[in-house]
Amino acid sequence: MTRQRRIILEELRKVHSHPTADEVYNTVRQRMPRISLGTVYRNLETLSQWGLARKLDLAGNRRRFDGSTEEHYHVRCVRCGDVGDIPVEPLRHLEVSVRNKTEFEIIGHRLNFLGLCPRCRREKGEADASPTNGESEHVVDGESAPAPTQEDMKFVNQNLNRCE
Amino acid sequence: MTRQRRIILEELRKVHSHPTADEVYNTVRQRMPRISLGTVYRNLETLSQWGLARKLDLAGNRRRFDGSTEEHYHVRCVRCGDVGDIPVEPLRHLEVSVRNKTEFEIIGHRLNFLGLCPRCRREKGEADASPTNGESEHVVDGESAPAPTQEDMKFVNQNLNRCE
DNA sequence: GACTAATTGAGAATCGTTACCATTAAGAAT
DNA sequence: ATTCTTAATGGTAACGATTCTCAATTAGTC
Repeated sequence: MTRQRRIILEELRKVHSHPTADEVYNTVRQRMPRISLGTVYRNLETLSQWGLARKLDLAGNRRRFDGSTEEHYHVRCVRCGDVGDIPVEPLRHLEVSVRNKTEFEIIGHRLNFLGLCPRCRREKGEADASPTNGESEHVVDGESAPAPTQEDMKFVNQNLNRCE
Repeated sequence: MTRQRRIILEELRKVHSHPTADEVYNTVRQRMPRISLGTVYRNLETLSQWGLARKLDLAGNRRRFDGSTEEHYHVRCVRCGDVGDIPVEPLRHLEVSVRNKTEFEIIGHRLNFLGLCPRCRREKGEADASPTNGESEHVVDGESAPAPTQEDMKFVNQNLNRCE
């Protein structure tokens, strides 16, 4: 456990933003100006393997890390790429229910949500001055699938991997 | 709809391997030797936005595409990176059940499984001549969480993003 | 057939991530 | 504390996937 490894872990645990290697690098650099980006990559990798951090496998070009090792899910903003936590117990039964649907041996799952972060939701709302959307929110928050419209999905597709 | 776009879509629909842009390129090139890789990327993107194909957002360095537009889930082999289908109806209720856990507006979800493809399962089995694994398969395939061991997760972490 | 906007091919550019290697630092043994 | 052995570091080059650029071509329209 080197000085740089300890500091990387400390800084990663301080934030809740699911930073990229580059973001960690910039944070750590304030305390250790001579640290190299390669070292940050290597240690984030190592710490993940040791179970002291988590490598998120979301889509997108940049890998993100999580200082919290408790299992939980994530939402990713399709517009800006920001990642938020979804503190829900892992749904292990999903894996069981799927065993007989594939030749693969199932050893885990990753459930990621797509969404709009608060900021992008606001900004999108401003842009949508279009009154074409007749059906406003009288869907009660408890049942009935939200069923992303085709419109939604086009929006999602346009923004996925384009953000950041 | 150009000739190259049509052919890319045709070839993508022929296979069930969830190819990368590069793989599509090589296939298409047999019919159109002068097509450029850039064109393939552009059209896979465009076709995805039009809903005629699907961009998979699995983790990993290489983006993959799916010619099937029916919604379903995927398994990814943590050892070799191969992707298989999990023909299960989309579990939209997951999105509802999670709405009040985050500030984000949920507009979709992606459920990906981690696993071992048949081939890698065999090969791993051969490598594991270690008798340290006392608890063999008396877990009936119906209930009780498979609960990936820490061993499993280390294996997963070691292989994720390293495959292919 | 002529026109306009979109698409192509080719290759250069970009960007995240890894690899390399000579130097330095951790931690164990003395 | 000093020596020793092995792993980790910094700096930088290399890599691979994807995107960009732009002149030339093509689709679809008038």
